[in-house]
Amino acid sequence: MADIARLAGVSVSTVSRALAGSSLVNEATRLRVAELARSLNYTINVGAQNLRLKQNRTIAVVVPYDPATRQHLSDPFFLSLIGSLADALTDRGYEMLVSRVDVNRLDLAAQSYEAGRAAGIVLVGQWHHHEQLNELAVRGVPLVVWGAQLPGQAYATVGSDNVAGGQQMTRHLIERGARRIAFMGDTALEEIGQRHRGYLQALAEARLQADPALTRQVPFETAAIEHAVETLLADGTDFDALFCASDLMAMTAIGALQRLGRRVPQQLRVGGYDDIALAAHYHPSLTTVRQPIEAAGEQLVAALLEQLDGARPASRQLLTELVLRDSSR
Amino acid sequence: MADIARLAGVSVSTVSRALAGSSLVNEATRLRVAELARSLNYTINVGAQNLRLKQNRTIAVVVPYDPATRQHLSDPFFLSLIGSLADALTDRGYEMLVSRVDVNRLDLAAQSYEAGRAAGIVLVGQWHHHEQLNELAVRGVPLVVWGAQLPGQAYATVGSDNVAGGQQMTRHLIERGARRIAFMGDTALEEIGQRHRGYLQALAEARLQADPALTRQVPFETAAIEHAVETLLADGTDFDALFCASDLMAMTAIGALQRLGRRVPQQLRVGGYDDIALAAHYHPSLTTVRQPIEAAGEQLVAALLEQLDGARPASRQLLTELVLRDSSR
DNA sequence: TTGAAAGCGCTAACAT
DNA sequence: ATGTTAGCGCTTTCAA
Repeated sequence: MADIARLAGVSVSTVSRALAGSSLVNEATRLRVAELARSLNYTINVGAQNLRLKQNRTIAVVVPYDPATRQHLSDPFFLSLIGSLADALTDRGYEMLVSRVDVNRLDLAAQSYEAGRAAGIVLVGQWHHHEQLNELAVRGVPLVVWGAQLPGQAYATVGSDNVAGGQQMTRHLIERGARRIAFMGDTALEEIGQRHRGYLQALAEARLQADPALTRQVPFETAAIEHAVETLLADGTDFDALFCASDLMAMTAIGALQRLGRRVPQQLRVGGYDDIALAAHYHPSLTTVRQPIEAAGEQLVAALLEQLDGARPASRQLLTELVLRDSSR
Repeated sequence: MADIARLAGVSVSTVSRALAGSSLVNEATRLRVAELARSLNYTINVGAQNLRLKQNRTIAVVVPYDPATRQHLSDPFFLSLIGSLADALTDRGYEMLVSRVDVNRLDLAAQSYEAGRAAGIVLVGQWHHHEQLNELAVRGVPLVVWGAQLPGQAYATVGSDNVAGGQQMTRHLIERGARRIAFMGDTALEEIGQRHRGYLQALAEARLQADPALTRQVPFETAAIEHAVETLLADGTDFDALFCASDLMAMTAIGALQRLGRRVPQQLRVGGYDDIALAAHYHPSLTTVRQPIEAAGEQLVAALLEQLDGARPASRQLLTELVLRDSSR
């Protein structure tokens, strides 16, 4: 900026004003400065600008990861969510800082905020850490979490309506003639718990008995899913449909079922959750509950920016949509 | 920092030194300052620190996107690559700034570098923009690109050995008895072009005639892939195997083939490229060429950091591995 | 071992 | 319409 000032024969303040498009500066000088800036390939030093303005147009997107399972960023749904956040933030002129943080040290998620690196935090995935997140929010960290809405929650969440989603899928399977629907997923995770609640509600509506043996606690791990399928078949549990807590889980389960000689959907209807890109191209194509991922990114960003504008954290739920495909035909 | 100084009864310089672990500071003061910092939940303002030190521990990861097709960040391979970069950068104490940029304005990719936001750039995907990238490199922008190595290239690339990969898959299909192997992909993209070259080499090795009608120029778009499959079947082209330039393409193609009544692999063997997570769980599970994605992130980061240390840009190729699964059985 | 002071690149009163 | 000056939070000479 000093260089430009010298070359343009004005002071740095004028350059600053010219570049900022201030009306206080003569049109001719403005053009001269702009031209010079362009030819010198000048771009403003955002760090210095932020320092001075105490402003910040960077949002930290934090991905919790479990060091025990070494389960890194890999679920296509979360990966796509990051893509969608990148789009939403870019559109609004924000930059996106991505980091991963140990789920057991979620308080570290706030670091980039407290260090002045980021204006706010988007946490991709709630896990079991409701309490820790509440603490962050109480500390005043601008925070939005992708996940389920919980009672007594001081932070904002954006998530799909998991109860409704669980209900939609279960109703659909019942409509298709299923009477004994197995549910697979880790219900200790709030989002999954809510989907399970929807499942139970739909069963009750249809006056179907909910058999606890049909609910299988299964984490998001290939081996565990395959093992759960084997057990389900081996222990002689009677079931005619399977509702999996995510598409990835459903695809893995279908793979295992087919390897064990079961045909989907002829012998067994299967439903997933998420509607990841591949769900449509899987074979059989996967009936699933769509979580609107583009909207997810936008709403997460919108909810956060509202907080930055001083609004109280407000959660939002996105509508889910049942997507009918072959796996439940 | 001023607060800590006041509370500790020392100057800010001493606090700065204490926090930086300078040996110039009394052990007792150091501990007192550290304790105070912890209790105040203090974290250093990285922006100010960077400004002062003219250092920078942020790397910009830039994702080119095509505004025409509105094809955003969606291929699982690239998404996973971002995950892997996040891991590699975090491990080395760097932060990751993610942005997308119009493929037609790749020069903008350098902005975060020139604005002092980032110490260097990782570009995820080379597209057709060899020339533009060279310009950036010549301008002195520390830059690493995921893609193919090209003659006369001033920037560093990290990529898998696409020729070898194409060869591995083609040899394998030939070994399995295929004689007329169709190739599907956009060979104008350098990486795909090299895979195609490997394909041709393997055919030549086996003294098989390469029929141009078997090479189909198909972009990475669902509709185009499905259309290509339909055409391939409809125009009576004789082929007994299909090699797709990516797993996503292979899965989409298999879906289309099955919908049109062809059985994979019984009537037609299919191979993919990438080995995305889902390839193992697809049905039939997908024979593919693995691009080692964890290594990819690490090597991209390593190649970039070398440049930051003053080394000349050096490209690297990663070994591919043929992964045998059911789709080619 | 510590403190005072200058300056990283920028913006915004305040003065002209 | 422009320039002067102070200061954002930090590090580092230089002096004590």
